[in-house]
Amino acid sequence: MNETPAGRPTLETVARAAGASRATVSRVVNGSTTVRPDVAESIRRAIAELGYVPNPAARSLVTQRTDSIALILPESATRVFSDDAFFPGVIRGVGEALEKADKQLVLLLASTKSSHDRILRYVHGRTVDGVVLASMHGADTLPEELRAAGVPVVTSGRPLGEATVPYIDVEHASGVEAAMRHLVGLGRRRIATIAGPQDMVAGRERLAGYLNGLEALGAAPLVEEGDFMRQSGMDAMERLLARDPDIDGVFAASDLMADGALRTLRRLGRRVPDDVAVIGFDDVDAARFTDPPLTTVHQPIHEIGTRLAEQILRLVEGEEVEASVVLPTRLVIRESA
Amino acid sequence: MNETPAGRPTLETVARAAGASRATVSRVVNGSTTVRPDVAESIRRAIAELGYVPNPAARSLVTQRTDSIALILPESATRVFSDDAFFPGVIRGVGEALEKADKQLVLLLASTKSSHDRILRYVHGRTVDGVVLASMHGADTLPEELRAAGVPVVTSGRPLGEATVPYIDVEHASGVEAAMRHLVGLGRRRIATIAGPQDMVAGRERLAGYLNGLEALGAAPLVEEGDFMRQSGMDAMERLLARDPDIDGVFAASDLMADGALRTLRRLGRRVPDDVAVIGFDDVDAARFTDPPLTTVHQPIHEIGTRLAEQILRLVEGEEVEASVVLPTRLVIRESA
DNA sequence: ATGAAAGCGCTAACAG
DNA sequence: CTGTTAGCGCTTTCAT
Repeated sequence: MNETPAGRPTLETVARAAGASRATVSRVVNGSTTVRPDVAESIRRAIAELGYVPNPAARSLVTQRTDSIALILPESATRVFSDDAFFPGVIRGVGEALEKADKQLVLLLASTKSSHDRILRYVHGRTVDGVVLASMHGADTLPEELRAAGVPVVTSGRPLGEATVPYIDVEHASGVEAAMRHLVGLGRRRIATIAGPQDMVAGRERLAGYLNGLEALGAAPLVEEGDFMRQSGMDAMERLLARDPDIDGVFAASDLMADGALRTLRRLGRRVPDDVAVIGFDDVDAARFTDPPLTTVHQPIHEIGTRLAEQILRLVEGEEVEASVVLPTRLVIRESA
Repeated sequence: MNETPAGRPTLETVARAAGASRATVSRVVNGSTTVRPDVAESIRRAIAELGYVPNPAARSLVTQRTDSIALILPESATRVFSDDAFFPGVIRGVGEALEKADKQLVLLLASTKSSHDRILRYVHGRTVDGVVLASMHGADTLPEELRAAGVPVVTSGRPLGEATVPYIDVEHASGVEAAMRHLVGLGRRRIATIAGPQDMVAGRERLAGYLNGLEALGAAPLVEEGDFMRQSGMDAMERLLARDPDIDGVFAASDLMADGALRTLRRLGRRVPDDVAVIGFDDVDAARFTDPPLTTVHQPIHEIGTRLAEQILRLVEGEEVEASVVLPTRLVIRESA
């Protein structure tokens, strides 16, 4: 007969096996309560026996939902990826939270220029219900374009310029200010900073925190810029010392750069913290293992991820969300300061 | 009239605007060459003006393809995630390669037991064309289940037990053997190892390499196990020294554990490499920054990713692939040995 | 409580 | 080279 057993079972297959209609099977699959218990039961049995799994494409076509959320990591994010625990941490946080909501995480790596367009197409195609953007660089036009596309979006880190989309960020400046107060309280008077890239909000705000903190001292700022990675911290520290050999305190805008600074200081014969006290930012795992262990400003990386997920899920449901959520940071004091 | 301007434009909208049929528009969208140039041109214009983007769900429904590939990171993988550069590196490699092929990367984090089922459903639903599995633990039944589900799959790391799916791996044992030869060549005679978890192939094979290398020496093995993370390396080194204070060489199965060993050795007054030579495995970024810089066995993490992508793309196209690809490792000599 | 029927947006024969 | 016609597998009124 026409009993093609080939292919994966569809609603129709199940319906026939259970002696019901497609509609009723669909109701059972989607947990409708308006199905007679015994009928539902036999349908469930048929589903199990046939190993039926709904076809998400067919479902999306009619529901206009995909139950998946994109996490976009643009440009530099992927560069930093390899030696930084920030993005992995965010990914975990977002992933776990989405999993609880039974949503899928779709990772879009925006490494090249061309991928920018691909992403836009992808999002436009409504392959995802919403977007979490790890926006980093000021020049990034993606947040705007996504908003214009009418896709729910929330970004990690306040966008540079005016924030037109909701975001999750941490209290960069006040965390740094706490670090500065700590240094000053330690009696440090010649405090330099290794700043992050100034086209990223994190870089700017941490520098602002340093400058604010310095005001209390009435001292001149001493700034060298790095790229958040270790090597740049080593180099910046060397330039700093060349500019002023009497530096007795350093705030580095990332733990990796702080670790780099520690190395340069040691190499140039400075003892930490006796000669120079050092404080970092991030509180990544590696900070506990520097020599000496790094005093640092802790930021709740995992929570950033869960909050991002929470917000985007709300937005996708059409609910309102706060324009911004700013999570606290706190100073973790270890032996380097 | 019935000119509802609402909603996103569909093929039909474009067809009407360009005075053609849906089929022809579809041809243009999909780059068919059998369309008269001027017609194609006007269709393209209409597409641009209307901002038409194909609906992937509708397309998948008929083509049975989704043009996306899942990368599954099971259990421990996500745990290690935070302080290890391996998975981020693989993700980047896979992501970049897929991007070139215009495929999407869907990241599935299998953190909990329940997610195992979710993943199976997801894959069964054919939301992805193929799966790249970062299989790690011996007990993992996922490779089998996926194969049984008839989904193209390739794993990162040879599965424990018999390999039923194609995999990409590196030459663990021979890399370690090179490390052992180096140690022996340095005159080391009391060589211990900090092994990785023995329910992972990487852990086992690196231990096998150590044992092989030791044979040349005719010496008794000295083994403590860690979990690839830094803290476990610190602890294992301490146990090792307690068992034999005369150890003069150490092979650690990961750079992170090697770094841990370095710290314990320093704390206990051993000079590296004068008293004890240390070699790690992985060649992560951090290995260049340990004190002293770590001699280590390099594995091409990024290439593992690109190879994985390459293989799964082949499989999805229905082509044959080698049952296994094993990439070379090489010893990178730095000051710790 | 259940079924019939329509249709989501697209591709793929098949004619012409 | 182009249009017509059939669905892909599912949800969802609307009847019954």
